[in-house]
Amino acid sequence: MENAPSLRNVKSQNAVLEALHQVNHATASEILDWLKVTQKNMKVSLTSVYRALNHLVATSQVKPLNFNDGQVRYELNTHAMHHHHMICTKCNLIQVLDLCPFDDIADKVKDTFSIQYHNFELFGLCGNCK
Amino acid sequence: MENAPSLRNVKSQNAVLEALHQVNHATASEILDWLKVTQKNMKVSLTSVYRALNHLVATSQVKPLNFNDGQVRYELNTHAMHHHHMICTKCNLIQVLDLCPFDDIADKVKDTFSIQYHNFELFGLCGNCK
DNA sequence: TCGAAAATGAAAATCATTTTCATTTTTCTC
DNA sequence: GAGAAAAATGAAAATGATTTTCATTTTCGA
Repeated sequence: MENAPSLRNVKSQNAVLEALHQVNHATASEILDWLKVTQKNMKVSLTSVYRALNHLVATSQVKPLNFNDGQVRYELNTHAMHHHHMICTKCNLIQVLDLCPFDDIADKVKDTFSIQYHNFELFGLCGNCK
Repeated sequence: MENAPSLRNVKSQNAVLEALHQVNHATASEILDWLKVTQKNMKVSLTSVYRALNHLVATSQVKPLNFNDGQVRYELNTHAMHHHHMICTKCNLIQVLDLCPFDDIADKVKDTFSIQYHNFELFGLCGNCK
Protein backbone atom coordinates (compact mmCIF):
# COMPACT_ATOMS: atom_id res chain seq x y z
CA MET A 1 0.00 0.00 0.00
CA GLU A 2 1.16 3.54 -0.67
CA ASN A 3 2.30 5.47 2.32
CA ALA A 4 0.06 8.28 3.31
CA PRO A 5 1.59 11.61 2.28
CA SER A 6 3.81 12.97 4.97
CA LEU A 7 2.16 15.34 7.36
CA ARG A 8 5.48 16.59 8.60
CA ASN A 9 5.75 20.27 9.22
CA VAL A 10 2.20 20.66 8.12
CA LYS A 11 0.80 21.71 11.45
CA SER A 12 2.55 25.05 11.61
CA GLN A 13 2.01 25.62 7.93
CA ASN A 14 -1.69 25.06 8.33
CA ALA A 15 -1.80 27.38 11.29
CA VAL A 16 -0.10 30.08 9.23
CA LEU A 17 -2.46 29.52 6.31
CA GLU A 18 -5.38 29.81 8.70
CA ALA A 19 -3.99 33.10 9.99
CA LEU A 20 -3.59 34.41 6.46
CA HIS A 21 -7.22 33.60 5.76
CA GLN A 22 -8.14 35.93 8.58
CA VAL A 23 -5.49 38.64 8.47
CA ASN A 24 -4.85 40.33 5.16
CA HIS A 25 -1.29 41.19 4.11
CA ALA A 26 0.07 40.20 7.51
CA THR A 27 3.69 40.36 8.60
CA ALA A 28 5.39 37.41 10.29
CA SER A 29 4.98 38.94 13.71
CA GLU A 30 1.35 39.85 13.07
CA ILE A 31 0.78 36.21 12.20
CA LEU A 32 2.47 35.17 15.43
CA ASP A 33 0.30 37.58 17.40
CA TRP A 34 -2.82 36.19 15.79
CA LEU A 35 -1.77 32.63 16.54
CA LYS A 36 -1.03 33.45 20.16
CA VAL A 37 -4.52 34.87 20.60
CA THR A 38 -6.57 32.34 18.68
CA GLN A 39 -4.62 29.10 19.13
CA LYS A 40 -3.94 29.31 22.79
CA ASN A 41 -3.12 25.63 23.13
CA MET A 42 -0.57 25.75 20.33
CA LYS A 43 2.94 26.83 21.09
CA VAL A 44 4.51 28.61 18.13
CA SER A 45 7.64 30.65 17.81
CA LEU A 46 8.46 33.44 15.41
CA THR A 47 11.13 31.17 13.97
CA SER A 48 8.53 28.58 13.05
CA VAL A 49 6.30 31.19 11.51
CA TYR A 50 9.16 32.29 9.28
CA ARG A 51 9.97 28.71 8.40
CA ALA A 52 6.38 27.94 7.52
CA LEU A 53 6.08 31.11 5.47
CA ASN A 54 9.24 30.34 3.53
CA HIS A 55 7.95 26.90 2.71
CA LEU A 56 4.54 28.18 1.70
CA VAL A 57 6.15 30.75 -0.57
CA ALA A 58 8.44 28.15 -2.12
CA THR A 59 5.41 26.02 -2.92
CA SER A 60 3.44 28.97 -4.31
CA GLN A 61 0.72 28.73 -1.70
CA VAL A 62 1.54 32.15 -0.33
CA LYS A 63 3.08 35.20 -1.92
CA PRO A 64 5.24 37.87 -0.29
CA LEU A 65 4.35 41.51 -0.62
CA ASN A 66 6.60 44.51 -0.22
CA PHE A 67 5.05 47.81 0.67
CA ASN A 68 8.42 49.54 0.98
CA ASP A 69 8.21 49.87 4.74
CA GLY A 70 10.97 47.45 5.63
CA GLN A 71 8.96 44.37 6.37
CA VAL A 72 7.62 41.60 4.24
CA ARG A 73 3.90 40.87 4.25
CA TYR A 74 2.24 37.70 3.09
CA GLU A 75 -0.95 36.79 1.30
CA LEU A 76 -2.64 33.66 0.13
CA ASN A 77 -1.77 33.01 -3.50
CA THR A 78 -5.21 31.83 -4.55
CA HIS A 79 -7.32 32.91 -7.43
CA ALA A 80 -10.30 33.60 -5.19
CA MET A 81 -8.37 35.95 -2.95
CA HIS A 82 -6.61 37.71 -5.80
CA HIS A 83 -6.28 41.47 -5.51
CA HIS A 84 -3.70 44.25 -5.44
CA HIS A 85 -2.98 47.30 -3.30
CA MET A 86 -2.62 51.03 -3.18
CA ILE A 87 -0.23 52.21 -0.49
CA CYS A 88 -0.25 55.79 0.71
CA THR A 89 3.37 56.93 0.98
CA LYS A 90 2.42 59.53 3.57
CA CYS A 91 0.00 57.89 6.02
CA ASN A 92 0.65 54.25 5.02
CA LEU A 93 -3.01 53.56 4.38
CA ILE A 94 -3.39 50.34 2.44
CA GLN A 95 -6.36 50.10 0.15
CA VAL A 96 -7.36 47.01 -1.76
CA LEU A 97 -7.43 47.34 -5.51
CA ASP A 98 -9.72 44.85 -7.14
CA LEU A 99 -8.55 45.66 -10.62
CA CYS A 100 -5.90 43.34 -11.99
CA PRO A 101 -3.83 44.27 -15.00
CA PHE A 102 -2.38 40.89 -15.29
CA ASP A 103 -4.47 38.62 -17.42
CA ASP A 104 -3.46 40.38 -20.58
CA ILE A 105 0.20 39.98 -19.89
CA ALA A 106 0.15 36.40 -18.69
CA ASP A 107 -0.66 35.28 -22.21
CA LYS A 108 2.12 37.21 -23.78
CA VAL A 109 4.97 35.82 -21.66
CA LYS A 110 3.71 32.30 -21.09
CA ASP A 111 6.09 30.72 -23.59
CA THR A 112 9.24 32.04 -21.91
CA PHE A 113 8.38 32.37 -18.25
CA SER A 114 6.50 30.10 -15.90
CA ILE A 115 4.69 32.44 -13.55
CA GLN A 116 4.38 31.58 -9.87
CA TYR A 117 2.98 34.86 -8.67
CA HIS A 118 2.96 38.51 -9.50
CA ASN A 119 2.82 41.72 -7.56
CA PHE A 120 1.31 44.98 -8.54
CA GLU A 121 1.24 47.98 -6.24
CA LEU A 122 0.42 51.60 -6.67
CA PHE A 123 2.26 54.01 -4.40
CA GLY A 124 1.03 57.55 -3.97
CA LEU A 125 -1.23 59.73 -1.89
CA CYS A 126 -4.62 58.59 -0.74
CA GLY A 127 -7.69 60.79 -0.82
CA ASN A 128 -7.00 62.29 2.60
CA CYS A 129 -3.34 63.00 2.05
CA LYS A 130 -3.25 64.45 -1.42
CA MET B 1 16.00 89.54 -6.52
CA GLU B 2 14.90 85.99 -5.83
CA ASN B 3 17.49 83.78 -4.29
CA ALA B 4 18.76 81.11 -6.57
CA PRO B 5 17.17 77.78 -5.74
CA SER B 6 19.12 75.95 -3.12
CA LEU B 7 21.69 73.56 -4.44
CA ARG B 8 22.04 71.91 -1.06
CA ASN B 9 22.46 68.20 -1.03
CA VAL B 10 22.21 68.12 -4.75
CA LYS B 11 25.68 66.90 -5.47
CA SER B 12 25.25 63.45 -4.00
CA GLN B 13 21.75 63.21 -5.37
CA ASN B 14 23.01 63.97 -8.84
CA ALA B 15 25.75 61.43 -8.49
CA VAL B 16 23.19 58.80 -7.50
CA LEU B 17 20.92 59.74 -10.39
CA GLU B 18 23.87 59.44 -12.73
CA ALA B 19 24.60 55.99 -11.36
CA LEU B 20 21.00 54.94 -11.85
CA HIS B 21 21.19 56.04 -15.46
CA GLN B 22 24.00 53.56 -15.92
CA VAL B 23 23.11 50.70 -13.60
CA ASN B 24 19.65 49.24 -13.84
CA HIS B 25 17.76 48.23 -10.68
CA ALA B 26 20.82 48.86 -8.52
CA THR B 27 21.06 48.38 -4.77
CA ALA B 28 22.53 51.07 -2.53
CA SER B 29 25.84 49.30 -2.28
CA GLU B 30 25.96 48.68 -6.03
CA ILE B 31 25.49 52.40 -6.50
CA LEU B 32 28.31 53.08 -4.07
CA ASP B 33 30.56 50.66 -5.93
CA TRP B 34 29.78 52.37 -9.22
CA LEU B 35 30.51 55.79 -7.75
CA LYS B 36 33.81 54.63 -6.31
CA VAL B 37 34.92 53.40 -9.71
CA THR B 38 33.67 56.20 -11.91
CA GLN B 39 33.88 59.27 -9.65
CA LYS B 40 37.29 58.72 -8.21
CA ASN B 41 37.69 62.30 -7.05
CA MET B 42 34.37 62.26 -5.20
CA LYS B 43 34.24 60.87 -1.71
CA VAL B 44 30.90 59.26 -0.97
CA SER B 45 29.76 57.05 1.85
CA LEU B 46 27.06 54.42 1.90
CA THR B 47 25.21 56.63 4.36
CA SER B 48 25.07 59.44 1.83
CA VAL B 49 23.90 57.11 -0.88
CA TYR B 50 21.03 56.02 1.34
CA ARG B 51 20.21 59.60 2.22
CA ALA B 52 20.22 60.66 -1.41
CA LEU B 53 18.08 57.69 -2.38
CA ASN B 54 15.54 58.42 0.32
CA HIS B 55 15.24 61.98 -0.84
CA LEU B 56 14.96 61.00 -4.47
CA VAL B 57 12.22 58.54 -3.61
CA ALA B 58 10.37 61.11 -1.51
CA THR B 59 10.39 63.47 -4.47
CA SER B 60 9.29 60.77 -6.90
CA GLN B 61 12.46 60.97 -8.98
CA VAL B 62 13.39 57.41 -8.15
CA LYS B 63 11.31 54.40 -7.25
CA PRO B 64 12.23 51.48 -5.00
CA LEU B 65 11.89 47.93 -6.22
CA ASN B 66 11.58 44.78 -4.18
CA PHE B 67 12.58 41.53 -5.76
CA ASN B 68 12.02 39.58 -2.55
CA ASP B 69 15.70 38.96 -1.97
CA GLY B 70 16.11 41.10 1.12
CA GLN B 71 17.46 44.24 -0.43
CA VAL B 72 15.86 47.25 -1.99
CA ARG B 73 16.74 48.21 -5.55
CA TYR B 74 16.20 51.55 -7.16
CA GLU B 75 15.24 52.82 -10.59
CA LEU B 76 14.69 56.15 -12.25
CA ASN B 77 11.01 57.02 -12.13
CA THR B 78 10.83 58.51 -15.61
CA HIS B 79 8.44 57.80 -18.37
CA ALA B 80 11.25 57.11 -20.83
CA MET B 81 12.83 54.45 -18.65
CA HIS B 82 9.56 52.82 -17.71
CA HIS B 83 9.51 49.03 -17.63
CA HIS B 84 8.84 46.10 -15.34
CA HIS B 85 10.56 42.85 -14.41
CA MET B 86 10.35 39.11 -14.33
CA ILE B 87 12.37 37.57 -11.51
CA CYS B 88 13.31 33.91 -11.56
CA THR B 89 12.71 32.52 -8.08
CA LYS B 90 15.26 29.77 -8.67
CA CYS B 91 18.28 31.37 -10.34
CA ASN B 92 17.40 35.03 -9.63
CA LEU B 93 17.63 36.01 -13.26
CA ILE B 94 16.03 39.39 -13.80
CA GLN B 95 14.47 40.02 -17.18
CA VAL B 96 13.05 43.29 -18.33
CA LEU B 97 9.39 43.27 -19.23
CA ASP B 98 8.47 46.03 -21.62
CA LEU B 99 4.78 45.41 -21.30
CA CYS B 100 2.99 47.68 -18.84
CA PRO B 101 -0.45 46.88 -17.51
CA PHE B 102 -0.82 50.18 -15.90
CA ASP B 103 -2.27 52.73 -18.26
CA ASP B 104 -5.68 51.17 -18.09
CA ILE B 105 -5.82 51.31 -14.34
CA ALA B 106 -4.42 54.77 -13.83
CA ASP B 107 -7.57 56.23 -15.28
CA LYS B 108 -9.84 54.23 -13.06
CA VAL B 109 -8.32 55.27 -9.74
CA LYS B 110 -7.26 58.80 -10.55
CA ASP B 111 -10.10 60.41 -8.63
CA THR B 112 -9.27 58.76 -5.32
CA PHE B 113 -5.53 58.19 -5.38
CA SER B 114 -2.68 60.38 -6.55
CA ILE B 115 -0.15 57.97 -7.97
CA GLN B 116 3.54 58.55 -7.42
CA TYR B 117 4.82 55.27 -8.79
CA HIS B 118 3.78 51.72 -9.28
CA ASN B 119 5.49 48.39 -9.25
CA PHE B 120 4.65 45.31 -11.20
CA GLU B 121 6.72 42.16 -11.01
CA LEU B 122 6.24 38.63 -12.21
CA PHE B 123 7.89 35.94 -10.10
CA GLY B 124 8.36 32.46 -11.48
CA LEU B 125 10.75 30.29 -13.41
CA CYS B 126 12.68 31.54 -16.38
CA GLY B 127 13.16 29.56 -19.55
CA ASN B 128 16.24 27.75 -18.29
CA CYS B 129 14.84 26.84 -14.89
CA LYS B 130 11.37 25.65 -15.65
C1' DT C 1 8.79 0.08 20.77
C1' DC C 2 12.91 1.84 18.35
C1' DG C 3 15.49 4.75 15.70
C1' DA C 4 16.16 7.89 11.99
C1' DA C 5 14.65 11.97 10.05
C1' DA C 6 12.55 16.09 10.53
C1' DA C 7 10.56 19.95 13.34
C1' DT C 8 10.97 23.01 17.05
C1' DG C 9 12.29 27.11 20.06
C1' DA C 10 15.69 30.02 22.16
C1' DA C 11 19.46 32.42 21.47
C1' DA C 12 22.96 34.09 18.55
C1' DA C 13 24.29 35.70 14.10
C1' DT C 14 23.53 38.27 9.94
C1' DC C 15 22.84 42.01 7.17
C1' DA C 16 20.48 45.98 5.09
C1' DT C 17 19.22 50.28 6.59
C1' DT C 18 18.85 54.20 9.87
C1' DT C 19 20.42 57.07 13.53
C1' DT C 20 23.71 59.60 16.14
C1' DC C 21 27.09 62.85 16.63
C1' DA C 22 31.09 65.38 15.84
C1' DT C 23 33.10 67.67 11.87
C1' DT C 24 33.03 69.96 7.48
C1' DT C 25 30.81 72.39 3.87
C1' DT C 26 27.52 75.53 2.11
C1' DT C 27 24.91 79.62 2.02
C1' DC C 28 23.12 83.81 3.68
C1' DT C 29 23.92 88.34 5.87
C1' DC C 30 26.52 92.10 6.96
C1' DG D 1 35.20 88.78 1.78
C1' DA D 2 34.36 87.33 7.05
C1' DG D 3 31.52 85.17 10.17
C1' DA D 4 27.48 82.76 11.71
C1' DA D 5 23.71 79.66 11.00
C1' DA D 6 21.97 75.82 8.61
C1' DA D 7 22.59 71.82 6.34
C1' DA D 8 25.47 67.88 4.60
C1' DT D 9 28.80 64.52 5.50
C1' DG D 10 31.10 60.11 7.13
C1' DA D 11 32.23 56.82 10.67
C1' DA D 12 30.57 54.23 13.98
C1' DA D 13 26.88 52.56 16.63
C1' DA D 14 22.13 51.20 16.81
C1' DT D 15 18.14 49.06 14.94
C1' DG D 16 15.24 45.60 13.47
C1' DA D 17 13.67 42.02 10.38
C1' DT D 18 15.07 37.61 9.10
C1' DT D 19 18.07 33.48 9.18
C1' DT D 20 21.10 30.22 11.28
C1' DT D 21 22.73 27.30 14.87
C1' DC D 22 22.21 23.80 17.96
C1' DA D 23 20.43 21.04 21.44
C1' DT D 24 15.98 18.97 22.34
C1' DT D 25 11.54 17.07 21.09
C1' DT D 26 8.30 15.11 17.96
C1' DT D 27 6.88 12.30 14.16
C1' DC D 28 6.49 8.16 11.67
C1' DG D 29 7.94 4.15 9.32
C1' DA D 30 9.95 -0.40 10.39
